[in-house]
Amino acid sequence: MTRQRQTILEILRSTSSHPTADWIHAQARKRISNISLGTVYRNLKVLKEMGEIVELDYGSTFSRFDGNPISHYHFVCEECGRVYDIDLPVDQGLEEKVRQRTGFEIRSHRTEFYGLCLECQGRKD
Amino acid sequence: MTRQRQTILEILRSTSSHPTADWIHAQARKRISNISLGTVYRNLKVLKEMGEIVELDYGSTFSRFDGNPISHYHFVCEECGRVYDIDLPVDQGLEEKVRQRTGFEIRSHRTEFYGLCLECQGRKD
DNA sequence: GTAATTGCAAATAATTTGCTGGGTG
DNA sequence: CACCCAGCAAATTATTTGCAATTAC
Repeated sequence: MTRQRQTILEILRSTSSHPTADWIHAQARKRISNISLGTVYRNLKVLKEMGEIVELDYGSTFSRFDGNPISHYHFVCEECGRVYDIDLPVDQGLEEKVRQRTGFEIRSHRTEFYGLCLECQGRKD
Repeated sequence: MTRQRQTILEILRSTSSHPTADWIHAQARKRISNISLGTVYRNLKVLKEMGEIVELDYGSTFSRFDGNPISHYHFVCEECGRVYDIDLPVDQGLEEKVRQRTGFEIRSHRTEFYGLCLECQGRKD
């Protein structure tokens, strides 16, 4: 656990904004001025494999990262691209239903909602 | 509606394998030998905007495309990368719950399951 | 006839990787 | 001291785009 890895994890733990690798890199530079983007990507991959963070790889051309590894729903605004957490209990029974129906071994599932967030509704595009 | 667009749509309608742009391009070449990959991408984008097809942009570094635009669940095998359709009714009530909870305008939602498909379980990796 | 669309090749954008030197336990 | 990991820059991969010629209606 290097200083770089620790810093990246702290940044992700302290925000609920589901940031991009670039944004994380910019924040990390405030603390370690010469940290490289490659290092950010490498550590995001390691932290993901450790189960400490989750990669959100949908809804745009780039990934966002979530410092909360506990399963929860997400909402993606189709206007501004922001990702919000949805505070509703996740239906865990679904996985068992899919297992019974398919015989597949289900390790996880996730649900994303798409639409317009409050701010973007206000802008009436 | 050009011959190229028609061909791409037919290819997608006639398979349930959720192919990649590359695979679609290879198939299309069998019918239109000089069709370009750029044309495939351009038409996939148009067909998606028309609501004829759906882009599955998660679970790997590249997109897959689904010729069935009716909302249904997907399963992504973490071993072989294949995407399967899941024959279970989609919970449409969820969108209303999220709308009530957040005030967001919900246009759609989707759910993906991750794990091991039957073939990959058999291989006991 | 006119606007949309094609093929081709070059450009882009995000992410990954090779290398070499430095830090960690 | 053995190995993992950092920084840097170049490479890779999927996708997008500019342009001149062609096709659709």
